[in-house]
Amino acid sequence: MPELPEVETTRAGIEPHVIGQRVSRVIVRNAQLRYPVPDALARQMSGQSIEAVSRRGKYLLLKTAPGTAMIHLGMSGSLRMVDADLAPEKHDHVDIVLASGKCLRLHDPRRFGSVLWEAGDVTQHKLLASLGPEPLSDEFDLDYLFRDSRKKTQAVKLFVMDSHRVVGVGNIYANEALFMAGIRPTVPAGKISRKRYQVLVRCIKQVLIAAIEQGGTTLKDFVDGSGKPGYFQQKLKVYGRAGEPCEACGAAIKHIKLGQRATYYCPSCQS
DNA sequence: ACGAAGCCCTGCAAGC
DNA sequence: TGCTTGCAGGGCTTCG
Repeated sequence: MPELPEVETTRAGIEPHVIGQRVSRVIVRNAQLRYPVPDALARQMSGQSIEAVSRRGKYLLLKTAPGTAMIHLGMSGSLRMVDADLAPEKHDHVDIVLASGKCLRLHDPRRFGSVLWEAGDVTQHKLLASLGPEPLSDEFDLDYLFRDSRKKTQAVKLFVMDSHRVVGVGNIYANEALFMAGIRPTVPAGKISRKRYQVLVRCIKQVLIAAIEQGGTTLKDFVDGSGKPGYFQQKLKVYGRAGEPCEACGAAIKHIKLGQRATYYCPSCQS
């Protein structure tokens, strides 16, 4: 599932192909994604030039003069640049066709993703306005996270995965960052010392930066912006490794559910 | 106001 | 072999 590094990789991958390009038309084959794809997308985006490709959390933002397309890949979505005349396959729900003859094609088997249109200030869109800071920004630091954590009984893993606190820390990287920080995912957020939060903040940033640098990780659904499969998994130390020996100490990696989500940790290294 | 649970969806894997 | 069942999961919504 695309996490922040995959979305960033996609953004960087498509950017050179779409910047300054005129949208000749938008084809919506299946509007039934997480939210219905609004008619305004095709109506208002057609004929416009794409001025910028940015990202807020896991939302990709394609800016044009009359508004901004907001694309979320959900957990099985991918965006590829393909020739506009390439026959669409199953689950290819939306094409943003460019005057260059290429098109930006959204593929999303599970349809947890979304394509929305915001005519006004996109940062004020309901889905973006209340998001927490970017994890790689200076705003996301020790003081911010520590202050927010006091008296919280919520498990620290769920605490850092809440996008209203900080965006972009998805399940895989939450597991990995907590392993790196030596913190057990189940510990109440309010019980963790300032010193340990210092380590955690650093680990979250480090894990995300490393993943972005290697071109994003991926599961089998992910295809990067230029159409090449991403690589993945070899670097994960706990996620998906239930029962396998911990790289650091050899203890068997544990697998539990936390907030309905698969959670992995080393019972010896993480406390 | 907060925390926990529910829900959306398809593909794949495991179990019978 | 062919069914059924369970699981994966981001993140908004609803419930308690």
